[in-house]
Parts: sequence; structure tokens; C-alpha cells
Amino acid sequence: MSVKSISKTMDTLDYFLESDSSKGISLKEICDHLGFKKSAAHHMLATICDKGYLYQDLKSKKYFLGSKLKKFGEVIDLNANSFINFADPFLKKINDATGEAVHLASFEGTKLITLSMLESTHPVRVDHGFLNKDNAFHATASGKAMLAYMSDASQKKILKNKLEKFTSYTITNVKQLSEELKKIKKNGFSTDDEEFQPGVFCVGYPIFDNENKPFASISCSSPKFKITSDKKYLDKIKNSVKFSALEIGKYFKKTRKKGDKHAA
Amino acid sequence: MSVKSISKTMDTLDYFLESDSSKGISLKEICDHLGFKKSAAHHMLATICDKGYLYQDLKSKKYFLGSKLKKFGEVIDLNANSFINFADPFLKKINDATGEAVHLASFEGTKLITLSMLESTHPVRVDHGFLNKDNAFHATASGKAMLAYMSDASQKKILKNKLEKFTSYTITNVKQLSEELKKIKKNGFSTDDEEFQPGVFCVGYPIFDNENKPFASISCSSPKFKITSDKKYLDKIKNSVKFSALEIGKYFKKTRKKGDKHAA
DNA sequence: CTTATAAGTTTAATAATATTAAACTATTAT
DNA sequence: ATAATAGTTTAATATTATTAAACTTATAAG
Repeated sequence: MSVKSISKTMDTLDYFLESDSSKGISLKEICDHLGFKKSAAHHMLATICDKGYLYQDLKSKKYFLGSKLKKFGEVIDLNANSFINFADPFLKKINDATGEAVHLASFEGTKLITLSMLESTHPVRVDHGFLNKDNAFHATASGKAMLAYMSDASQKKILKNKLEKFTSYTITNVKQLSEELKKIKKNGFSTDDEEFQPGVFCVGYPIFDNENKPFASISCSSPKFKITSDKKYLDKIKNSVKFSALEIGKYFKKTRKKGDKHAA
Repeated sequence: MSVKSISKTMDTLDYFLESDSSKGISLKEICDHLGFKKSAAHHMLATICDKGYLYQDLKSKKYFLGSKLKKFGEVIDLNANSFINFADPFLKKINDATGEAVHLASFEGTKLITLSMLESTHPVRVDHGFLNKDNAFHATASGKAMLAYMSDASQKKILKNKLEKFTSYTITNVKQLSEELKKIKKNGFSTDDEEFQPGVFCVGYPIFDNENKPFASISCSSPKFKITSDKKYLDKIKNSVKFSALEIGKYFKKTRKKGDKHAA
């Protein structure tokens, strides 16, 4: 079950992220965009402001992001930024070698998230932006690379809902996916053959933490036609991604002691 | 009116900020600290997780801050960080000269907030930490310095609630406060003579933006006995704070065009 | 290995709350 | 000066969150 007023609150905060909120957002704009009644929205916003997560300008009446939210960024930086900073040069290496889009992914609960990304430098580009969603593990190279090496219990939790069909190639059958995951463990890498976006082929490698659990993954996305028209292109990408994945994995050997908890 | 489930949600997120949440926080701990029933808290947390603001570790079941919250920090940085960065060396100047605690304050709606602070370097220290609260304008040097130069309409909104009595010296009478604000405008600076914390005397100067509106203020806090025992000590502090306030005010002349909106 | 204890999850009835529409106020534009 | 728009407040009602209890899972003790 889900608490509706909390859900609406967070949709509202999300709207401040997505749109340019630097000049403030009016009550009316929030209502128009999110389909709220102005009276209910007003009660909601008053509560959010009371807690310091937003504030309302005294003169214009427009709403702004409260500086309290900045503090979260500072705390989360302490936990995860060092990993991302460590990984970034290795993502750049793949991007330099292939020119294709590169993603560093991880997961939070059952959600697949993008930690960092580099866009393709080619004129024909491919991109899925920053992800933060449930139900994408089964359809992405990043997701499958991690999923394959997880415990059965974790796999089950992530796959408990119906597998969403993003394209005609998306694997939506649990049994079939299970076979695919076995293949991934055998090969050491995953692929996404137009399973998330039409025309996009991705290669993913897992990154293991100090406990040998899949903590993150990197993927490289390229237009499908390049893979089919040039047999050596796939190998080039695979080698590049594999190298960086192994190098990034050394982060845990270097900086973390066994038993340390790390948060994405 | 205030929406209770939103309020509880934000108290929960606040708890993740205040405590060390890097190793996760359990449902029980949240309930114990905030007085929630576990079932209600579970519904609430499920909703927050669904929106990506927190996530629950699949194995330990503990809750962690979601990386989405980091994005807010990035957006807010764009808006306000340059001002704080500009101001910081001038705060340091006061701190070097006096050794006392220095605060850079601003406001968001009717809330007095601390943007930046430096602690006292003396063995006998005085500190009020980071503020983010309603109903402190009338009792602090920072607050009064800004309040004095605001429009009547803004003053009225900020002072609409009963003035909280923090110490026996706190001005809780609107008429008396009004006289005090007139004095501040005449003198150009504000004082807080044990009105917020017993034994603490503060001096505050306003910082004006490109529209000559009070946008921020700096204050310097020292133990009261130093002020009373050494007549020249107050002048020393006043001069130091005044100089920095004027210098920080130049930020708006340099980097902002008239009419530009700035957010704290 | 079995039992006990504690933590987390789910459920369905009820108590409490958020929502609604309408009235009201303030602000801006004509 | 008037109209129009945006924001705020109110009080009745319909919806929702809360509760306690049952259930599940995980951990600890015997």
C-alpha cells in the first residue's frame, strides 16, 4: 500500500528537480502540471515549507527549494562519491576507445540506478539517461550483469513483479530470463539486444565488491547496425568494458576492509 | 493546517540527516526515535522508497538515503553556492581578527537560516549551530539586522506569530521590537544582548542585494563578559563585521544585474 | 535441531485525516 | 475603478491513513 499524500509530495519535489525552479514555481503551475486541486496543494505545500524542504517567497508567493535539501547531497557524497570518482576515469577510457555511451549502474533496493554516464561522441547517438526505476533489471545489460550474480533471494525480490515489455525483444518470461542469467555467469558478461530500446545493443560487465557481491556494473551502448555490420566491433567494446570493470573492482580491494558496509 | 503524513515523512528524512545513516537505519529504530507505530511507518517507508528518496537493502532490510536526494544538492548549489563561496573569505577575516564564532545568515520565506558558519577559536566558545527555523528573527542579531530593512509587509508576515521567549531578555513585545528595529536602521547594525542564549552577545550587520533589499546578514557572537569587561572589544567586533558585510555586499554589484532573481 | 524471540510485513475495520467546493482576500491587469 | 487571476481559509464529507492483530521471516537460545 502506498500513502497518497506522501506520493504527491515527492512528485512535487521531483517537479522542482525536473523543471528550472531557480526563479520559483507558483501554486498554479504545480497544480496544472501535477493535476492537484489548489486547496489541497496549498495544504501540502504549507507542510513542506514548514519542514524547510521548500520555502515560499514572501512577495512573489512562489516556491523554491529549501537549502535543507542541500544537506542530503553532502551526506550522500560522503558515502558514494569516492566510488564514482574512482570509476570515472575508467568510464572515460571506454568512451575514448569506442566513442559510445557508457553507463555506471548500481542498485538501491529493487531499483536500478545510474551513478554516472558519458554520452556518445558519434553523430548517431544512443542514450537512456539517468535511470532510477524498478522493473528494468531484466531488460538492460547493466541490470542483467548484476542480477546474474545475486543470491536467489535477491533475484526473487527484484523479479517479483510482472516483467515489463519495453520492446518486442524484451525477455518477459522468468524461466527464459533464468536461462539467460546462467549464460551470463558462464560468459562473464551480459548483453541487451534491443531489449530496452529499439536499435540499441549494449554490453554489460559486473563489478564485485569486497564480499564478491555484484555491487555495480558498467555498460556500453551502441547502435545495433554497427554490431551487425562489423563483426570485430563487438569484441572491441567487450574488451574495453571488461578491462574497466576489472579495474573498478579493485576499488574495493584497495579502500575497503571485508565486512565494511557500502551504500550506493 | 498541516498534513500529518507529510510531516512524519520529513521528520523521518531529517532523522537520516541527523544520525549516521551510512550503515542503514532499521524500521524499529525509526519507530523508537520518532514514536511511530511500526505498521504505519512501514506504509510510509514503502511509499518513500517507491519514490526513490530512500531505499531498503534487500538483505538487511535497513533503510538508506536514496541517491536521488543528491540531485537536489546539485541544483541548489547552482543557485546559492557562489554567494556563499564569495562570502566565506570575509567571514574568515572576522574569525581571524576576533577569534569569535561568525555566522552568515539569510532567510527562506519566514525562516531564518544559517548559510555558513565558523566556530570560535577561543577556549570559552559560544555557538548556535545551523539554524533553519521560524520565530528566531526577533531574538537574533542576524535576524534583526535583516528584519529592520525589510518592507512592512514582509516584517508583518515574519512576526505574525507570538514572539517566542528564549531568555529573560528576549523582546516579545511587537511595539518594543519595532522601536528596536528603528534604532537598528539608525545605527546600521543590530545587537543581541543575551536575547537568544544566556551569556551570549552578538553583533549583526545586514548585506544588501542589487535591489537594496536585505538579502543576508553576518553576525559575530561572543561571551557577554568579554563585552562588559573590555569596552574596546565591542568596537573591534563591530568594525570587523561591518567591513566584511560591506565587502560581501559588493557581490551583487559585481555579478548580478538589476532585476535578476536570486535564491538563498 | 527445535523452540523462542524479535523484526518486519500484510490485512481489514475503524478512527482520523486529507480533500473538496465555495467563500474570501489579495494582487495584478485592463 | 473594475475585472480577473492567484492565493488562502474554512468546515462538511469522503477518502485515507492508522491501528491492532495475525502472519512471516530471520535471528538467537536452549
